[in-house]
Order: sequence, then structure tokens, then C-alpha cells
Amino acid sequence: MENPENPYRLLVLSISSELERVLKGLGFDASVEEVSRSISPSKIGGDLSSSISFRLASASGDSKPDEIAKRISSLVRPVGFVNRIEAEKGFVNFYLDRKGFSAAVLLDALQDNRAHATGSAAAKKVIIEYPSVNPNKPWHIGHLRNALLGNAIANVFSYLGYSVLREDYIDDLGIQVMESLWGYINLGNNPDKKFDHWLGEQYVEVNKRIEEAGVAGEIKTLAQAAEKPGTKESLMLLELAKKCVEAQYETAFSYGIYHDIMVWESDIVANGLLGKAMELLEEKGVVETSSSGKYAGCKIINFEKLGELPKSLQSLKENAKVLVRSDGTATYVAKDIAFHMWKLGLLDDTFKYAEFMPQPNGVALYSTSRSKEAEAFSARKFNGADLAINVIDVRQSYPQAVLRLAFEALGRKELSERIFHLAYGEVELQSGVLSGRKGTWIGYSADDLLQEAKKKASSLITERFGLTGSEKDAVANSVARAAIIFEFLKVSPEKKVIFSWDRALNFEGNSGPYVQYMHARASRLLEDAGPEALASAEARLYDGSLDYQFNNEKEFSLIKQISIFEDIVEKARNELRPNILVEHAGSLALLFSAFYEALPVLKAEKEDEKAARLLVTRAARLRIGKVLGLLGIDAVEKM
RNA sequence: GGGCUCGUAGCUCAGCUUGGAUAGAGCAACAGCCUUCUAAAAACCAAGAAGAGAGCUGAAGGUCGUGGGUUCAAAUCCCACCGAGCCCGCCA
Repeated sequence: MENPENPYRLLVLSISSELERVLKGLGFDASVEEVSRSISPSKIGGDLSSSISFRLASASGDSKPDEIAKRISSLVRPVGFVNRIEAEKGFVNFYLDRKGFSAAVLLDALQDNRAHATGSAAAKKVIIEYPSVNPNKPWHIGHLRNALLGNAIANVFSYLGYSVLREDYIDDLGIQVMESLWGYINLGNNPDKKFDHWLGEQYVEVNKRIEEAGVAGEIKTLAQAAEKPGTKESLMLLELAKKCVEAQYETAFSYGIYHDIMVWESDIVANGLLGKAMELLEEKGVVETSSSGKYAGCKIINFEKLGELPKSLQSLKENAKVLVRSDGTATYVAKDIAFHMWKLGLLDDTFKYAEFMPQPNGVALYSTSRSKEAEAFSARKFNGADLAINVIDVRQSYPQAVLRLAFEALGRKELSERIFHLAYGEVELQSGVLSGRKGTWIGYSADDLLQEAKKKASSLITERFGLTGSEKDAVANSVARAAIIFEFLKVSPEKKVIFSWDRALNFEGNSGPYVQYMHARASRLLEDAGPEALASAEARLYDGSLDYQFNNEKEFSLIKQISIFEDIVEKARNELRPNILVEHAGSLALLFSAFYEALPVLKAEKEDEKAARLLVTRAARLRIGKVLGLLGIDAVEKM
């Protein structure tokens, strides 16, 4: 609990301990935790309700829940903001002092500058990896889902006070780039469009050649040359991959996605990290060289030696995983194990770093590098995190499980428990999967999507504010992004998504632009109220002279929603699920809309009524802005 | 063969980890509806604009895949089954 001081949590805590006190007096045995777990928001009676009597009744056997509830409610004192306690159908229902609770919630929400780096989150470092796209094609909508998930999760950790490193893994030694390199050499290198798009389209052509002209052997020879540092081919490969990543990052920036550090697979090999990792694994007997059979000449992890495997790994056909092939090259899993030893600080940071390219948000983007200039940065360390979160497609669950197993086999179970796989479902088209090789992504790139959304957003921007061309463009961009981000993050990560233009460009109902619209409405409302009215409202809240009961259901529902913000953010952190935030943003917007439609703010009859509603509007606007920010959506003032 | 994920309103999805009272949103479909202005003797009709700014309200819509179990209580936990998808490589 990073912020036990927030009013909602304090309320639950004080009710729990009061209940526990009463239960003890009655001779029941129940812990505060148990009591606290029995408390939930009530839909029927009161604002909060406890179901503890049911548990006690079945435990003791001789009383009915309703009787116990009655006994409890007669003894419970009104603590916190509780002003009435009723036993109803076995539940103990707590009715709040709405005025007191509302004032506390508003006060809490308006104190926008709270420090979060307290408690367990303080100084904890987390490395979040996303989206790690092969550097030979543009981001398509599947990669976008990855990047948006990673960005939102990074924002959440950052908000909660963690030190967050946003990391991107560039696989510049894989087959895909090698194939692209062959195309670059043999099919020409005169890009006539954005480099990643051009390269991605050429890659489709390369794959045709592989199937039809049998150039696979040629590519293998090329790959062997390109994998050796310093060769002409390796330099060409680096140039190709670098240009592609730069183009991909333009896309990232257009979506407001940034990184701190970029790690190239070739550096993991060249820097010796892989070698050290293998040494360590061999030394501890985790890895052995197979002398016969299927894996003769390979270095493997032999699962048979590890005893009981986790269920997810019992599906194996073979009881081993190859880390180094018989030709001496390492598999992806081997490099990933080495990299995670780096991430968790089991191996030193011996990388050299250079700045890769400027980012529009002003944050320096570092990259592992073998260049001379990188020497200057060699003192810089990025490794050694408490948590490593990998945003990777669910289809890679198996290698991710092997990765964790390697740490367990090393006798470092505690390290394996610090690695989290945020496994998300694939994005598919109605017509089937998105394939880089087949080119089915063409027309479904992240760039295409943003362009379409922007077209739609531009056509909807109101003329009333007389925005200039560039202002309008900025708003259109924000609204377009909002539609896409909200729609992509709305769905639970584990679910597969069939892409649809209609849904991705949704501007109505429960959508990003709708939430932005509510933020803008609130902003305008506050502006129209004028600074004096706001200042005096706030002053009255602070000195406690605000005379308003907050009795309206719509108003109080909004306040309750505002009050649970911290819990929502922590839940999103605990479960690595940004969709919880999306849900919350949608509810806030909906409740705010219901609030201001039903209750006049500026035209409120009494001064205190107007002041209170202005404060509610302000708190709602702040919280909507915050949750949008966590999702990576701009909270616009006008649209 | 083994493992994982998903199945909730016509559609898209929350809720399930931590069981709690009447299972929630959005879209679609359905039924209604306010004020001001363009506006002119008045009323009515049509169109458009504005409303604190992309109008608002209501009702309807459900075997929570199926069956069993645990429990005072199951969408939620357990088991089995059905359906959809994915993974199990010296690819990444």
C-alpha cells in the first residue's frame, strides 16, 4: 500500500479495525485482513457493506447471519466517515457521511503533487521491454499493441514511484534481417518511401525469391559473413538495421512512445555477455554438451536433471533445450538468458553506450554500441533491476518459461520470480494472421492506422475555437491517438483481437475521444467559472466552511469513482493489465457526464452548491487527466 | 499426446486472481423529449444553428459454453466435458 492515507483506503481500514474490535468483544475470532476482505462497495444498502456475519455464522454454527449482523451493527461505532450502520439480510451496511467523505476525497484529489516514492516502491527499479520488433519492417498493428501495453505499464510503475527503464531489444542477428540484407544487396537499395515500409515490402519480395528461386543457401553464406563483427557485410547489416529502427521510432514518437535504452542482440554476443552467461551455466552444471543422439555437439539444458518441472514445461516432446547449436552459434533463448542475467544484475554491465537519436520528449535514448564514440559513455550503467517485465506475444510463453527455469536451475529461484512475461494475444485480420513474410501487414501498419484516425479526427474538430492550422493538427493527432490507444488497451491483454477499422476508429460511447471530450468540457466549464470562483471554492474546502451535503446520487457516484483511483492504479500494476485503467477512465467520463447533465454547476442556485460542484468538476478533470496520461493519451483542453 | 488461453446481451467487451444481495458498460435496434435563435401579429409545420461544447431520457435485451462438486452463498473456486485458438524447433 503506497498511499494508505487516501480517504477511501483510510475508510476501509478504520471500518475493518472497528469491526475487528467489535468481533473480539463478541467472542469471534477474525483477523483484520479477513474482515477487510469482507468489505466491498454495496449496490443495495449503504455505501460499503461487510459480509463477515455469513462467515462467522457458518464457523460457529449456532447463530444465523442476520442475528450476528444485528448484534454487530448495534455495537459498531461510527468511525471514519460512517454515520449510520444497518444490519440488512445478514450484511452489515455502512452509510457514509457524504459531506465529510466527499470533502476529504476532493481535498485528496486536488492535492495533485503527492509524492509516490514511498513504502515498497521506493527506489525499486524495473526494466520494461517493448516492443522489440525485428528491424526489417514497419510496426504493424500487432507491434503497436505491444508498444502501447508496454508504454502504459511503464507509466503506471513510474507513477507509483518506481525507477523505470524503458528498454527495447533489437534482434539484428536473426534470420529475418539476414534475409532483408540479401535483398538490400541483390534487389537494390533505393528506398522511395519511409525506410521501414520500403524494407518491409522488399522483404516480401525476398521471401518470394526464397521460395521460387531457392536463394536460401546464398542467404546462409551471407549471414555467416554478416555475423562476424567488422566484416563489410556486418557493417552493411548494421546500417540497414539502424535506418530501419530510426524509421520505426518515428512511428513510435508519433504515438508518444519513448524509450531509455536500446539493446542490440549483436552487442550481447560481441560484448562477451553471452560467453560469460554460458560459462556460468556450465560451471553450475545447468548446461552440458551433448555427446550423442539428436543433440550431438550442442550445448543443452537437460530438463531431466531438474526434477519436477512446472506444468507449463511438461508439454515438451524433448527433455532438453538447445542453447548453443552444433555449429557454435547461440539460440535466441541463450541470448535471452544472458540478457536477463544482465537485467537482474547477475552479470556486470560491460556494454558501451551511445546516444541513438533525439526523442521529441527530450529524454535521452541510449543504445548499446561498439562505436568509438560509445567509449565516452562506458561509465554509464543500466543493468541491475528488481523487476524485469517483458511485453511479448503469448506465443512466446514457452521460451519465456525456459528462461525462468534457467535461473531456477542455477539455484536462483528468487531471480526467476522477478521476471514477468506480459503475454498478450495476437492481433489478427479478418482474413488471417499478420505476416511479415507474406506482406499481409501492408495497409495495416501503425502509420496507416494513425493516418486514417487523423483524417477522421480532423473532420470532427469543432470550428468554434478558431484554432490555427497547427493547433488543429495537434488536436487531431491527440484525438486520433486517443481513439486508437483506448481501443487497443480496452481489451484484456490475454485476449486475441480481430482488427476492425470501425472499432479502432471508434470516437463514440466508451472511447478515447469521448473521455477526452469530457475532460475538455470540464476544462471549459472551469474556465467559464473564472479563477475567483475557483479560488474561493477551494478556500472554503480547505477551511471547512463549505456548506453542501453532496446528497445527489449522480454526484456522489462520481465522487466514489474519484476516490478509488489509487486502488485502480495499483491493481493495474499488480496484474499488469492496462485495461483496468481504460475501464476506470470510461467510468469517470460517463459519471462526469451524468453529473453535469443532471446538476447545474455555473447556474447552481446557491453559492455553496456552485462552489462544491466546481470542486467536483475540478477533481474529476484532474483524475481523468491523470488516468489518460497513464494510458498515453493526451488530455486536451479544446477539441 | 501434453500444456496454455479464450467462451458473459444481437455485436464488441468489463466483472473471475480476493465467492456476497438485483451480472455491468459501449454499439446496434426500440420508445420518447427540452430551451433559444434564424423568425416576421400569432399558432402550427419543415429545415438549419446554438445550448456550459460532438443532445438528453427511458425501457428492452442474459441457460454467464454444458454438466457435476464445494459452500449459508458460484459468472467467480474444484472436476469433467464441448467449442475456438495457440504452443511444444540446432526459428525468433
